[in-house]
This record gives sequence, structure tokens and C-alpha cells, in this order.
Amino acid sequence: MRWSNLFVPTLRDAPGDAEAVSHKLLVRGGFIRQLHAGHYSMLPLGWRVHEKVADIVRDEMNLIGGQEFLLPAMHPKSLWEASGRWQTMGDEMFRLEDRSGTEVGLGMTHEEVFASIALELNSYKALPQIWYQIQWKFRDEPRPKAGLLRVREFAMKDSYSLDIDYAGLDASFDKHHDAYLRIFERLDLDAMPVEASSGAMGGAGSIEFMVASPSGEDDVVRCPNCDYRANIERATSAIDVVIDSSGPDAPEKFATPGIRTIKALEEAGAPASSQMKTMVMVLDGAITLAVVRGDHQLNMQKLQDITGAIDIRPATPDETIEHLGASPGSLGAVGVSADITILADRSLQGRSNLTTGANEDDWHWRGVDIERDVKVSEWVDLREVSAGEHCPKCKTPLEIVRAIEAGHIFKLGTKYSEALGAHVLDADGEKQTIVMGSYGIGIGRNMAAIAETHADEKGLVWPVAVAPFEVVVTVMKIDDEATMGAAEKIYADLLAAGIDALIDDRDARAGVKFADSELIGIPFRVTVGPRGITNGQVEFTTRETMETAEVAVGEIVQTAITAVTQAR
RNA sequence: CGGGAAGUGGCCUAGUUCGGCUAAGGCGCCUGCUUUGGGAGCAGGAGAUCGAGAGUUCGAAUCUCUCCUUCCCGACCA
Repeated sequence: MRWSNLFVPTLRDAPGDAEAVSHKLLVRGGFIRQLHAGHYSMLPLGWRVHEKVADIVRDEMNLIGGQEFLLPAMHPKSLWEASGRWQTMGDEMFRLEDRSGTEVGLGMTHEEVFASIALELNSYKALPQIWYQIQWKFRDEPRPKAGLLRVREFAMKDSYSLDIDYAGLDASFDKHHDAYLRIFERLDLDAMPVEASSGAMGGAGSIEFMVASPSGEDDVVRCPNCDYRANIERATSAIDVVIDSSGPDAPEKFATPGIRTIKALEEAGAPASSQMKTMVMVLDGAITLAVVRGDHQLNMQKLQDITGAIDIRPATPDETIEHLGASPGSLGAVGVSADITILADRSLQGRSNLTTGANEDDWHWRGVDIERDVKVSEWVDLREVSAGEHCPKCKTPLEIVRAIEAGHIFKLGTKYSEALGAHVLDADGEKQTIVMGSYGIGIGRNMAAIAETHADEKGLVWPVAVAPFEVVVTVMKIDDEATMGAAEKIYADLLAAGIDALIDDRDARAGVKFADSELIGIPFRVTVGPRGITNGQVEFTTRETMETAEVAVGEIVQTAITAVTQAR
């Protein structure tokens, strides 16, 4: 490709509203342009990177026996009604009507469609299968952000495993796990597999692949000593046992005028770790109390996962007063109506002599023995891990890092195959519901994650495997015949050797060419100028280190080929 | 959806507080000359319904109202 013919609108300044490194650099480098919130145009450079990422994913999927499909992006309402997700997906699904008034939805993922195709499988002999596609997904995200990191329209590789039983699912899941690790290695992403919540997908278990980055949207709990890693939505920790001093035989009500916070109550003499914090939640319309220790934080996702609730929100002040009789700040779970479910965090199990709100403004209880005085419906893990708490495996203090979700794999089970009636006959002639897994990687998001983690003050530093071009031949003086002739020959030889080369034949100043090539992050640069050519020399610069070596014209092609092939 | 910020040539900004000449500057773009190994210099030039609509006023980028859009935090989210 000749730069003089290539559309690369580089910018000296990033748009004012860009914050994330990848967003700024992908826009400045002429890779992407925003059309509107959450929708980006891929410019030629961006599309090259995107497709190189996609090809790596495709390659690894094929290596585990995946078969590539391409399914429609627009789906009939009936299909999503069959799985129940027409209802449960809520506002996140784009929905529209065709001219005849038939309702359709834009696919957010393709479990239903693949399951419907799986109806044509009849025998266990056909299993297992791994089916995948790289297709555009549409999600009406409430808040698109950070350039390509969170968008409403994006290409995703989604694959689905079809097995006769759960042992088969485990094997397919492990294949994907390994394939994903290889993909991230080839993308030069340091992705941590972590235990994750399965959210709206349902299913028996899931693993997220997380890339640490300040632009990420998830928190990952990580042990610096052992291999423990978990999404904060799933993470647990070991905490010090609190020994309670003996309390009274029955709770005592005491006046706490004006005290509305844990902190204020602590100043009044009740340590936060000896308080019960009562959160009034509404789960699918039902009032539920979530009780955690005063110094702990409730994790809503844990609550949702445990209860399986679809709609979950804090109660409004009016609802709180209606059901508990007091305002937030004086709430407690002692003596509440028996029809209210009380979920308590396990860290409170066995605790006594606790302080909590009395459901009467300005009054609290002390001396509460939780097992004696509170009708706990279920002991569960509700609390959010904090940094510095101890690793559940090795007791080392934990750290929490922001991370980008680069991939997510699920053991789905039979939710979709059951709903759509996808089953096969086993060796005994018995009907078996197909056991499914689903596995996703967002292509554009991975591209952004790479940009996020491969940049310096000059711009992007793409890994060779996904760089828009592998080598740029920078011509210092295009009207110097010897220089241009030598550059053209090097360029042609590189192309002939299968190197993805670009020749910067623009009539521009050296500084502009250098700055542009560094901004767009081409891994290697061959600089050809009259100064060196008269001595038979060119320069070879490695973007990552910015080290430059003088190389004889006769050797430069081999030098570049070696560098590229080693890094691929 | 709650909170905050912002919309001025392709990009970055000034101007808005306290209304007043033809809306200013930098980058980029076009032409010419010079320059030619790190985003050049000089000269000339094109390019803006100041997010949209309504209103107040002799006069609106500036004040008022409504709407739209975008960004950030939270909620939400495979």
C-alpha cells in the first residue's frame, strides 16, 4: 500500500471528549471516527487491525474444531419469546417493526438462533459440535463509553458448543478456555481468567478473561502471591474473626437522636464491625432485606445471582417507610414482618451483641444476637471484598485492579436447547437435551484493549500480529531518484516476501512522516534517505524501543523479514 | 434513570460573566515562492446557518424557555 493513496486522517489533537488512551489514539491515528454515541466507523487502518484480530480468533476457533457460520443479525420476536429473553432482556435489546407490523429484534447474542439450527441434530453420533460466527451485535447500552471499549454495535466472535452431556460440556469449555488463552497470547494481551457472575445468560459457571487497565469497567480481585483471581461480583476473602463480648439476654432499645449513619453510630460507641447494615431491596417486586456487617459493602450482583432475581433495585424511601416503618439510617431486621425475606451475609453468622436500627427513627437496638433475634431466611455471601483482605486460598492481602472484560465463556447447560427443543437420541435410544456452552470475544473491544496497553507518548505500538502494516518504508526525499528507486525496490521485495508493507511516498517533510508512523504504531520502519543511500545504507527502527540501526541496502529486506517473522 | 459538564469552520480553543463593529487564534486544507532527516518559513486564499427551535431586545455566540446531541460519575450491562 502506498501512503499517498491511503486514507489516514491523523490528528494532532485528540477530540476534547476522549478520555481513554485507546479512544484518543485510535481517533488521532485515523483508525476510527465516531458517528454517534456508541457507533464508530472503522477507517481503513482501523479495519485492517480489526480484521487481523478477527483472523487470529478465527484461526484458533478452527484449531479446536470450530465451524464458521454467519447468522442473521435481525431475529423474529417469537424466537426470543421461546427462551423468555424477549421479556428479560428489557431495554437492552433493540426492537423494531417491519412494514407489516411484525416485531423483530436485533441480536445481542445468538443462543436462540444456534439452538434453533441445532434442531436438525438427531443423533448423539453428530456430537460434539462447535459452531461459531463473527457477527455484528446490537445492544442498546445505557452508557456507551471510552471509544471502542463499550459500544452499541460491534463485531463479536460468539461460539456455541453442543454436547450430549455435562462431561462433554466440560471438555468443550476447556477447549475454549485454552483457545482463548492462545488468542490473548497472540494478541499480546495479559488476560487473567477469573471466576465471574453469569448474569442474564444463566448457566452453571463462567470465566471472564480480564485485561488490567485503568479504562476497564470491572474490578478484579487478585492475589499477588497465588493464582487466585475473581471478579468482584464473585470474589470472596478471608477476614479476621470478631470475638463478641457477651451481651444481654434480650436486645435493648436505646435512643439515638439524629444518628443516621454507620459512622455516626460508631462515634456513639458501636464499632462498625459490630453493627448490622440493613439494605432494603426490591427483587422482582418483593421487598427483601439484605443484611451485611456495618463496615462491609453489599454487592448487588451477588444478591442478584443468589436470588435469581431479574429486576433488582434499592427500595424507594416511601417503600422503606411503608414496609419497615422508618427511614434509611434507622433500619434493622429485628422483629420485621415474617413475610419479608431476610438474607444475611455469612460474616454475621454466630455474631452477638450487635447494634442495628430499630425501625423507628432515632432509635437503635443493641445487644442483638443475630441468630436469636433476627429471622434470617438464608445465610449467603453478599459482601463485597475490599483490598487488603486476605486471599481465601493463601491468606496474602488481596489487591483490586480495574480491568477490561476481553472475553467471557459460559457453561450454559440446557436453558436454550430445552426452550427450543433441541435434543438427540443417545446410544440407548433415549432422548437427551443438548448441553450447550457459549463463548464470546468482542473484536473491537480487544482491539481497544490492545491499544490501551500498547502505547507510549508518541502513539500506538501495535504488536506485529495485529499491526495495520508490519513495515513502513519511509522515503525521505521522493524526488531524489536514487532514494526513491532504492525505496521502491525494498518495498517491492518486502511485498514479494509476504510482508505487509507500506511505503510512505507522500510529498511531506521528514518530521511529519516520522510522527505519523509512530502515531499509528507500525512496528518497524525502514528509513531511506539520500544521505544514507550514497553510502549504501538505510535505517531500521523498531517502534517499541525506538532503537535505530544502520543497515546495508542489500541486507535490509532480510533484516526486516527476520524481525517481522520472529515477532508474528 | 439520578448527578455533573459541554456543544463556536475538519480538529483544538478564545469570545459568553456584564448583549454592541465584518465571530478571533492555532492546527489542518488550497495556491505560489523558499525550505528539505523530526509535525518548517513567508505571502495569498477557501472554509462557520456559533447544536436546533422559539422568545426578549434597536441589536443575541452571549439573556430566557423548550428540545436535541456528546462526555464524565453512578445505576445498568454476556
